[in-house]
Amino acid sequence: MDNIRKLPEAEFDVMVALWDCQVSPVNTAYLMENVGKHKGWKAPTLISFLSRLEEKGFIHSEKKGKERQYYADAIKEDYIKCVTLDFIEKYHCGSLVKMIDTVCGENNDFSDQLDEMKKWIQNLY
Amino acid sequence: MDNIRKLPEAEFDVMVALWDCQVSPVNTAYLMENVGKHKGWKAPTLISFLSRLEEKGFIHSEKKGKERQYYADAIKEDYIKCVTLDFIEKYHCGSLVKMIDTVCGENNDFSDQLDEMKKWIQNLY
DNA sequence: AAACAAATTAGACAAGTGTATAATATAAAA
DNA sequence: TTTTATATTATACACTTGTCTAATTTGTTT
Repeated sequence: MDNIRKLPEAEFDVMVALWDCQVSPVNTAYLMENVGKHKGWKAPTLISFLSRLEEKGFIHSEKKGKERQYYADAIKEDYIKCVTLDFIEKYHCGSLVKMIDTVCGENNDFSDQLDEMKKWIQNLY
Repeated sequence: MDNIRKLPEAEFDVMVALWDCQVSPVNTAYLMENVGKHKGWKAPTLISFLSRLEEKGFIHSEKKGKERQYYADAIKEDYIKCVTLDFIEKYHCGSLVKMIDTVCGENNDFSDQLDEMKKWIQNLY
């Protein structure tokens, strides 16, 4: 349940695009529109990432006419959770508080999120 | 202040060893003892990582007799902070609460850290 | 059925990362 | 001062990741 392989940057970006569109399946054109272009990729570059994702078992695809349609198999929440657990383990000895403390120092971009956190915590009991 | 290059796994492990020993400088033998062995590296492997760290400006070294001595230049806290900020941005849209929420679900390894967090927050006001 | 156009596949390549072998320095011992 | 150990350097190599060009497939028009 946590032996998910950590994806390289570009493949992760493709997954995000697949996860965040509410449609399924989607074709290459759609993905070019939603990530490829912003990243400045040529179509074969995108397709190359998609193939690798398929090899790794994160997605599967079907040929439909001259196009190919892609389906996300991995679940976003699961993946993000795994990656986050690993991160906390690796960089903060498994301690959430250590991690939060690290980014919430003085004059920090996160001071304004403290209130929100307080509420979140109180909402738990 | 946040353009620190993210280190590959192995180089990071070496940095941790350098950071966590309270002595400076240290030699290869010491580092073999403290990381190399656990990782199953041969000495040249370790030295290879050290060279790369030096190229990247994370450390510097001096030849002393037939040995070489290594000094950490990068600061652990700075590095960890940068990496953590990047992480929260990339995987949690920059939201600490999203991040916490992700790992603090039901039956989770972090439920026992919630009390600690509560205290931590209250300590801030 | 031939030609065209759009999409995909095959293959390639450079840079980065993990890892090691063989060669070379150099201090210490004989 | 030769020899012996030991540490370091120089290389090298396989895999991964980011990217692409050229070739091929396939649906659509003539």
